[in-house]
Amino acid sequence: MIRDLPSLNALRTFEAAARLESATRAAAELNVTHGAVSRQIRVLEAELGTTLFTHEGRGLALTAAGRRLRDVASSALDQLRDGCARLRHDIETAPFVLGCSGSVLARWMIPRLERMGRELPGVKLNLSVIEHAPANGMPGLDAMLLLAEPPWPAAWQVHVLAPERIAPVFSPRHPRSAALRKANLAALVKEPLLHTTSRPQAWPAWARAQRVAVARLQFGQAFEHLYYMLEAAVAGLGVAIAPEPLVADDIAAGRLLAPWAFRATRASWVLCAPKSSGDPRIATLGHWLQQQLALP
Amino acid sequence: MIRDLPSLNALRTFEAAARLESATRAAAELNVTHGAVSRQIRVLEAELGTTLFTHEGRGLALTAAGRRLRDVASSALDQLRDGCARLRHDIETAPFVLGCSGSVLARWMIPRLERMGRELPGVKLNLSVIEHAPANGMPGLDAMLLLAEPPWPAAWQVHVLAPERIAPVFSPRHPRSAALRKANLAALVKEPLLHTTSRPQAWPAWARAQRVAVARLQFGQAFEHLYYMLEAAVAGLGVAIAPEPLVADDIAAGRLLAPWAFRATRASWVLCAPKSSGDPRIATLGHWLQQQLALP
DNA sequence: ATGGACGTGTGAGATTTCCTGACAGGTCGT
DNA sequence: ACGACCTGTCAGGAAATCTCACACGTCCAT
Repeated sequence: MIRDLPSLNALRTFEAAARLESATRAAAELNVTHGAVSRQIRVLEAELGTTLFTHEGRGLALTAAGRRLRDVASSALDQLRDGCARLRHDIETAPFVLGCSGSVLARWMIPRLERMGRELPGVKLNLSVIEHAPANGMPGLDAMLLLAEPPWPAAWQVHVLAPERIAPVFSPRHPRSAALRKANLAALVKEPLLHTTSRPQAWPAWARAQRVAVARLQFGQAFEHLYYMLEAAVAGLGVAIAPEPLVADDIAAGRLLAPWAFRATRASWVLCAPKSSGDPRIATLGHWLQQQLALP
Repeated sequence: MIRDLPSLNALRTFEAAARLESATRAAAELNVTHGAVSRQIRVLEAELGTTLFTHEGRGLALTAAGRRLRDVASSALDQLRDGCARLRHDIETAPFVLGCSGSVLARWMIPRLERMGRELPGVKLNLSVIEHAPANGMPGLDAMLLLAEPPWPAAWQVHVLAPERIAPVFSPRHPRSAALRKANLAALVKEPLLHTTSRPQAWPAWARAQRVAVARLQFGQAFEHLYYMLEAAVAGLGVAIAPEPLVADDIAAGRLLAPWAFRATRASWVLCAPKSSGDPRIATLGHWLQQQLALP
């Protein structure tokens, strides 16, 4: 099925010249010189083996063949212009739906939304809370920001943004904060530890990595989400363990203390999207998130 | 009204790649390498700010945006292909309608039609007899081959092919041919001269130019057309006066004698067409006719 | 009628675009 | 695991395209 088209650039030039009935005005519209227009029309005439314009006084006039070609070309090019404009518009204005947990949303994304709007003006972000990553597909989502361990589902394209780093945190208002601030890590075994039902392995895994006796850990209040646990920690109700970015602002403001170093876990902050997506904003967003997560 | 289109070459490349779902096959169709296809698709993606293809195994798969663009592009390009093919076909197969007098047709065009078909294979010639040039417009004609004097109508584009050259001719079968063959021009005043009703001035004008006494010319048989007059001359019925190309074959074959030199008149062989035509075959045909008329 | 404004056609040279040809890397089937 | 197959990418060169300048014809005002 080999059918050939004339030079499309020549055709576009011709369409403008035919519509404006002037090589000079067509040149202005196409941001070229009139010589280029004249030449392109010559090319098209040679390809079709006919004359498209005749001279009418000091201007141009279409021949019969020229009129026919103009009708065909203007219709097709208008269709193309319209379709491309529509597509462009949709691409530019379509919001990017990012899913993340409520805790990440409230404690990390929301404080950074204003800066993001400034630094990524092209991306209209819609945020959607996803507490549990869907098994397959991402209904209504363009991407998800997750804390997760490999392996990743094969259907995802995963951008690893930063390793997860966690540490115990507590409030200056904590009854034993003065003592804890200078205490050895081992002192934590005496504290009732705030924890979440969604990640029961957080404390034990951390303790193992820090050579703290896992068996002697005492669990205190449990929360459904990290967000509530951290609110409890800020309120001085106990020692929590949390990813650094979610508590960095509180530490900087003095609402939380973290006397022990943050340590990497096996999990990472990842931005994941369906493999078939191909949305270029994923890379843009991933790059920006990576920068933000790397800040002190 | 400035609306911009993406690169049309990139769009054509994309359309082929989307239709064939393969950069390699698109490259084969477009007679380029797959690298060129890949690059053009990249250009288009950059212009639209989106991804059009994703990788599907070792092949390509369209994204949602790609599918939309394919629908738009294939429809528009198909329309363009169809319109251009139709136009091309009409241009190539449209016969060129040439008008000329019956005399020129019978004594000059018809003997040359075979050679013309060989030397101008692209031109399908239709011949139409026009005894009197129409005042304005050329109904049903693409051009006319005429013997005519300036000035030309302003609405015509006129290609002057050759000056008209005429001379008296007679047959070897003419009763006084032996005497005429060696006679002085002045001897013609004694002959009853064959002439046409359509150009009664032919003999007087020629005689004036040759310093022969016009008043003493004797007119013999009159014919409606040059063609019949020349047939009469060939039959030995008298002395006719004729344009060189129309009798050259007869002279070469010995059917007519022309002992006196051919002289230019004020008329010319011209190919004329409407000024608005712009048909490139006019120039082709004019060139060929000019060559043929210049032959000995 | 004459000069100037306007519009188009054409040429040589410069510039941009485009293609090629080779290589790298990933996927599929055996 | 290997080869066949497909795509992405790069540097360099070929080709298309543009620009600039000038020539020429038309229209208008003086």
